[in-house]
Amino acid sequence: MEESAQSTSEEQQRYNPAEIEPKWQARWDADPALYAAEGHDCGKPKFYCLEMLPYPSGQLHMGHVRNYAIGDALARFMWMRGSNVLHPMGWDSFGLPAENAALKNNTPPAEWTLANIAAMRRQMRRMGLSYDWATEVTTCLPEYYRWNQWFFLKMFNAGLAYRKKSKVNWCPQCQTVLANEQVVDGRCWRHDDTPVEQRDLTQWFLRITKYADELLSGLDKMDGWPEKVRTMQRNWIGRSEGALVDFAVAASQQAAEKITVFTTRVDTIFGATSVQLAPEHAVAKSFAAGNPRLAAQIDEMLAQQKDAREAGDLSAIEKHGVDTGKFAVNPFNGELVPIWVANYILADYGTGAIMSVPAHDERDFEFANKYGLPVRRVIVPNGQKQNTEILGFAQNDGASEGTLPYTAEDDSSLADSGQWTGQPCVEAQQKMAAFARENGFGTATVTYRLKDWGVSRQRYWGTPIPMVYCANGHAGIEPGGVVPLPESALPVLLPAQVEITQQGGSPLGRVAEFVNTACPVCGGPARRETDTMDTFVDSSWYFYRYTDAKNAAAPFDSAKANYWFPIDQYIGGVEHAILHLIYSRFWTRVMRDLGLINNDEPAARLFTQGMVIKDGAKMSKSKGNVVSPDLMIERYGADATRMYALFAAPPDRDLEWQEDGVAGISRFLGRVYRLTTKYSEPASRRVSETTAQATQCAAEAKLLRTLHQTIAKITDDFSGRWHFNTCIAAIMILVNEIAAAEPLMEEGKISGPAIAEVFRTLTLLLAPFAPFLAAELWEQLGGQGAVFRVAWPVADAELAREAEIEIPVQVNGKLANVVTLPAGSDEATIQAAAQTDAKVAARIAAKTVVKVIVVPGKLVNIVVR
RNA sequence: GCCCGGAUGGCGAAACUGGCAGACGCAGCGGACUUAAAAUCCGCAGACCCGCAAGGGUUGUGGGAGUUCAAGUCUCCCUCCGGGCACCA
Repeated sequence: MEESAQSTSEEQQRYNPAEIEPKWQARWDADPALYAAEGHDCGKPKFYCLEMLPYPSGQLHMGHVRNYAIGDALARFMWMRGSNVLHPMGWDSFGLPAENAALKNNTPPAEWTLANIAAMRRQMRRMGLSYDWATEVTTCLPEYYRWNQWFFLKMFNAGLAYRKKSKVNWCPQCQTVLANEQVVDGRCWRHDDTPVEQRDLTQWFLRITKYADELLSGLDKMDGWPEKVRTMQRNWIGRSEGALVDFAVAASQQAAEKITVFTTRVDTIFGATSVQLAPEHAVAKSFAAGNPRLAAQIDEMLAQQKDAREAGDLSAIEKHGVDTGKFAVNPFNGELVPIWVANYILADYGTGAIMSVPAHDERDFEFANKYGLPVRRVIVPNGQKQNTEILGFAQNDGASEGTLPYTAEDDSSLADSGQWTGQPCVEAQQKMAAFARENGFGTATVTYRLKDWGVSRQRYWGTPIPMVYCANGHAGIEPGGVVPLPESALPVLLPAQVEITQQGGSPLGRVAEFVNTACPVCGGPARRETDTMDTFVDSSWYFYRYTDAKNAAAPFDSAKANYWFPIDQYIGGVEHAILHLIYSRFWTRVMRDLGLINNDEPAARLFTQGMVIKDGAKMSKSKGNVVSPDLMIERYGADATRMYALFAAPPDRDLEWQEDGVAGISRFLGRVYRLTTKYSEPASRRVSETTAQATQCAAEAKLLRTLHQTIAKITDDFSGRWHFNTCIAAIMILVNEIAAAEPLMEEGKISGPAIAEVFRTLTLLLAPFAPFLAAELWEQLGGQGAVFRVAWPVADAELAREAEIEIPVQVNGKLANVVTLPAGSDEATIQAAAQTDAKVAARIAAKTVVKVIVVPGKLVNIVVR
C-alpha cells in the first residue's frame, strides 16, 4: 500500500507527455480563438506564416513534421513578439492517388480523400500545431474549386486560357497529359519508372509565357528567396536574346519557301556552312514528300528520338543527319549552303531550324567533323589579324590547333565578314539584326525555354473546366465550337457517382448526365469539356483563399488579401522550385492584372528545408526506412518529436533521424519538468533574500547571465539564421546550469525573485519548440493566460555581460595557458598579464620575443625566436 | 559536361566577421542511489605517445599547395558524396 502510494506521488512528479499533451490538445481544440488571426485594425504588425499545404495521403511523414515544426516555432515566436499572425493549413486534395485508391479499394475518391484529411488533421492537432482551423482550405470541395473555374473564365476572357493542338507529354501510368514541369528526365514526376510518351492532342493552355520576362526580372529583387531556387527558375524560363534570319530555299518551285533560323550569334553568320532542320520541321517534310529515301531517314530519326526520350537520356544519342540535297541562300552574303536534317535539332525550341557555324559552336563543330562539312572561322580574339581561311575539312591539329570551336564573344571581333569585319561581336549582333530587319529578311527576337502551361488532364478527380462545345453553333461560334459558361453557372460540380476505370480517355466523358448539356448562349445541345484541371492550379492561389476562406461571393476579399500579402515567410521543400513556385508567381500576376490584389509576388521570404534521412537515404517505403511520426509521438510525445526535428540539424540541411536522439530530447524535457515543478512555488518553499551573501550572489549573477545570454541568442536566431539546433543547445546549457545551481536554491542562497525569473523565462523560451510542456509549466508557475501570448522575454544586456573573460595565450600559435581578466581590460593590461603568467613565462624564457599580438577580448599570441 | 550545396570524434553536430577545434546531444565507460534492475543524478571521454599519478608531448576539421603571428574558416589545384540543369542554337 505504502509503496504504491509513494510511486503514485512520484508518478506525478514525472514528466508524462502522454498525459499532459492530450490534456492541452483538448483545451486548445476547445478554444478556436487561441490561434485565430485578428483583423487589419488590431493595431499589431501582421505576420503571414505559411507552410506548404500537404497532399492528404492519410499519413503525416517526417518531412511534414519537420516542415511544420519550423513553421510552428516561427508562428508562436511571432505571436509572442506581439504580431498579428496568420498561420493556416489546408489540403491539396485533388489528384490521381484518390483515383488509384478508388480502383484498389472500391471507395469513391471523395470519401477516401475526406477520410484522409480527417486523419491528418487529427495528427496535426496531436502534434500541437498552431493552425487557425477556421481558415482551413480543402481544394477538392466546390466552395474552393468553383473559384478555379471562375479564374479560368477570367483568363479565357483575357486571352490567357486557350486551346491548341500540340505535342504533349502523356504518362501511360496516369493515363493523362503532363505539363513540361511535371516531366523529369523523360519520366513522369510521380512514376520515375514510366517513360513519358508524346501525343498530339488538343489541350487547354494557360499563357504563362506572357509573363516570362516579368517572372524572370522579378527574381532579381527577391532577395528573401534562396539563390538556388532563383537560379533554377531563371534556367527554367531560359530567356535568350537572338535573331531570326530567313534563308530562302534555292531553286524552290514555291518561290516563297524559306527557312527561318533562330540564332543567338548572328555575328557568326558568315561562318555558316549549312542549315540544319529538326526532323519535324515543315520544310523537311515538304522535301521528304518528293524523296522517299529522305522520308524514311526522317522517320528513323523520329523513332530513335522517341526511344531515347523514353530511355530518359536524350543527349546519349549520337548526332547524325542527312543531306537533303537542297540548298539555302545566306541572305548576308548570298552564298548557297546545303540543307540538312539533323536529329539534334529541337523542333520545339526557337524555329526548329538553325544555321550551322562549326567554327564557333561545339555541336556544329562535332557535326561538321563527322560529315566533313567545311569549317570557316569568322570570329577572332581582339587584336588578331582578321583574315582567315576556309579550312575545308575540320582539323584538330596544325593551323587550327586547339582553337576551334572558338565560342567567346567578349573581347572578340568579326573576320572575313564583309562590311562587318573588324567589329566587336556584341556590337555586330545588334547591327546585323537591324540590317536584316531593314532588308526584310530577319529581326532581333527573344525566345524562352518556358512554354505555356498545359492544364488539361484526362482524369476524374480534379476541377472540371467550365467550358462547353456547342453542337450546332450559333452566331460567331462554328458547330462544335468552344463556349465559356457564364459565372452564374458556376460551380460546375464534379458528378459524385463515377466509375473509375483504367481505360483511356477522361472518365467524365463516360458520364452522360455530365457531358450532355445546353449551350448557355443558344440553348441548343452542347457537350461539356470532360478534361479536368491540373492540380497545380489548386495550389497556385490557395494561400489567398486562407485570408478569406469562407467567402461565397468571391475567391477572397481584396482588402483582406492586401492586408496579409505578401506572405512574410513561406516554408517548404525545394522540390517545388519550378512547379508550384513558378505557377503561383504567374497566378499572382494574373490576379494583380485582374485588379484583385496589389502585390507582384506571393511570398517575401521563402525557406526550403532539408530532407529527412534515415540510414543515409531519403525515407521511402521501397527502402523500408520510414519512421512513423505516430510511433515517435506515442513513445516520446509530440514535444520531443518536434523538438528533435529542430535539434538534430540546422533546418536548411538534411537531417538524419536517430530515435535515440528523440529519447535524449525526451529526457531533457523531463529534466526541465522536474526542475520547474519543484521550484514552481519558490515563495512558499524557502528563500529570504537577506541570506544571500557575496559569493552566492555571484552564483545568482552567473545564472542570470546565462539566462539573458540565452534570451539574446534565441531572439537573434529567430530573426536571422534560424539555427534552432543551437537555440535548443543553448536552452540545454541553461538547464544544465540551473541543475548545477540546485543545491544553492535548496539552501535558499539564490533569491526567490531570481528563481522565479529563471523558470518563468525558461518556460517562455521553450514555448516555440515544446508548446505542450510550456503550457503545462506556465500553468504550474501560476502564469495567466496562454503562454503563447505572453510577451517574449527581452535580454538585459547588463545582466548578460560577462564580468571576467578568459583569454588564451599562445606562444608561436600554440596554446600555452589561459589567463582570466576583467572584461574590457585594455591591451597593455592583457599583455602584461599574459607575459607574467608562470606557464607562459616558462615557455618564452631563453627565447627572444619578436612580436606580441593582442586581440582584446580574444587572445594573445607571443611570437618568439 | 555545367551550376549549386556538402565532407569536422564511434554517431547527429558546434565554432556567425580568420583567434582555445569538437559546444549541445546520442551511443560508450566509470561512479552514486537500489537487495537488484529501470529511472534519476555525478564524473570521464578526438587520436596516438610518455607517466603510478598530477601532468606533459605529438597529431588532428576529405587530399595537396599557398597567404597569415594565427586557417575548419581566405586563395589555388584535386578527390568523394548529395541536389539541380543538360543537344535550348
